[in-house]
Amino acid sequence: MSWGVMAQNMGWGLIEESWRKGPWTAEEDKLLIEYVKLHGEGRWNNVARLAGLRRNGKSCRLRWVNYLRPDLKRGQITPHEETIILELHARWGNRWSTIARSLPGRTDNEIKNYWRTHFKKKGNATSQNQEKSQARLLRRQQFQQQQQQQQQQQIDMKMIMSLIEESDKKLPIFTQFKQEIVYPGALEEQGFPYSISNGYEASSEDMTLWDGLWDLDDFQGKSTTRANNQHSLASNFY
DNA sequence: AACTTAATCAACCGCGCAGAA
DNA sequence: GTTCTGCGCGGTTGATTAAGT
Repeated sequence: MSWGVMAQNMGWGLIEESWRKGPWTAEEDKLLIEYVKLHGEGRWNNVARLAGLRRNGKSCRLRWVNYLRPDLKRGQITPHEETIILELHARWGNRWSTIARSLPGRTDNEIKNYWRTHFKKKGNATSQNQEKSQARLLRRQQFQQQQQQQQQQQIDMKMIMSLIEESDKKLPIFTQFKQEIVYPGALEEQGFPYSISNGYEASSEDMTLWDGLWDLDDFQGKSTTRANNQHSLASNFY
């Protein structure tokens, strides 16, 4: 491979030694700033020779444009800037340098990175959120079903216990209850509140509570919250 | 506390364009 | 018209940090 070809492969400018790569040091930054102060922006291939940097022109320009320029605005993208980015991207697509011109102090690289990490993800997030909410609904239904079963069992057990207690005094009812186990409907005929054992239906208040709760976490290993609320729900019922 | 995963951002790379020789 | 050089742009990579398990 010739030196010319090699130089092309390595970036701009002729190669003197091997170009340095990777993160810039404070010393290199200082040299580059000094160079720009003296010679202005441009002629980046001269930087290595004139500033004593072992960086190619391309790398120097990038460092200056994206990091060292004094007019750069530091800090997070503001909501206003975010709106502009969204609008301009909708209009121009991935023309980051064009978008950057409308945002003083922001670089194309910065905007590009911001968009990729925020908006590109948000595009997918719509379907992801749908999947999440579906899964959440399913989990809630399953949980409520389980709750209903448990509570029904508890109610039935209470009923059985009270009936057994009653049976000592009112033997005929207990006998009839025993019949109910074999012949459903017998108790209902006696005006017994059978419907209560058909299952617990959560009140709208409970539903609100659960909605909030299920939005709070995604039911991922937060058993403490679940256990506490399970307890409070049970308390509400009794 | 250790490990894994996700998010962020600086820097690199390849390509293409414009102007000069 | 062709080649070379300087430069800018957009895509991608890799290191670091934060958050979660």
